[in-house]
Amino acid sequence: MPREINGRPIIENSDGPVLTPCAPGSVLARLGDKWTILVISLLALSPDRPMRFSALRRGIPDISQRMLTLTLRNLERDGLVARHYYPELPPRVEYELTDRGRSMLGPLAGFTDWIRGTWQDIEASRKAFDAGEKG
Amino acid sequence: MPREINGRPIIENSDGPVLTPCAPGSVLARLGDKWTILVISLLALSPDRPMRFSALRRGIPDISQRMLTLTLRNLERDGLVARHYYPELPPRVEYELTDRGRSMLGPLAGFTDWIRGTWQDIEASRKAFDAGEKG
DNA sequence: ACATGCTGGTTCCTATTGGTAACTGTTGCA
DNA sequence: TGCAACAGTTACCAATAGGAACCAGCATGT
Repeated sequence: MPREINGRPIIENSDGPVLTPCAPGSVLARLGDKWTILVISLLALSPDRPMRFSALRRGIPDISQRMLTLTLRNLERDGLVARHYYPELPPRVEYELTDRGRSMLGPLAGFTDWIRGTWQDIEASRKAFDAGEKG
Repeated sequence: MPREINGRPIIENSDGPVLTPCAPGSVLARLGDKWTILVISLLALSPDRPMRFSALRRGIPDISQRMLTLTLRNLERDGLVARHYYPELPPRVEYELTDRGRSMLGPLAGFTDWIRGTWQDIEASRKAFDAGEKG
């Protein structure tokens, strides 16, 4: 029996441990939005050279300009992506993973591998569940 | 250079690979909501015996009845949690992780460990970023 | 001078999510 | 007769996510 979970000490009551909202949920929520994983994946594929805004857009054809901007801002805010502005003519902006961002790739891959291996089963469960709801 | 990412084949264009929304985002979005990780963590702490609805509520004091119900339904829908209904008096409902749910704990822990180790730095980055925005 | 395109960003709108509060019914207890 | 515990459901409200459309600076082509 661990003495803490999600970085918080476990408080026991008559039923067992007591948990409150915690850090992992906050990070998973950020990564779980529609585009963040794709932006990270794309930047991870270009480890040696930074990528321009327009190259990221072309790499994720369905993303809008606004959502790419917001996704990059949020990643920059968390220190996972670095933004480099070059005031040339025309101005150039490049993005790349920070050391922190790169340090995340291994653990994240371990989990996304599980998702990929289980995804077909999860989709089947969802369909079966939704079908049973109607009947 | 991998030939696929997030379970999708990579399509190259002049800039590099092209990605579209994918399964990992869908699962991360589910796990990334406010309560799901807590419910899974709590169920993982009780591996041998199922937990009742009211025990889960006591284990997560801040969650409302409605949000616990919704969270459990979504986990049941994905086949990660099993719901057992006993039509006794009063009715009893018990929840436990399925085999699929338990198979997720290892990979998920690898990632949440990274989050726990990095969380302080991420919070510091967020504060610094938000402070810089205003000035 | 003028159109066009690339750059990053903004405004406005809607759909989804998370939240509180109140209601359903049942049984056991006083 | 009234109340609490059980496991929800329903109604309604606020915040967020995501999308289309638009904006402004600067370049090139003619």
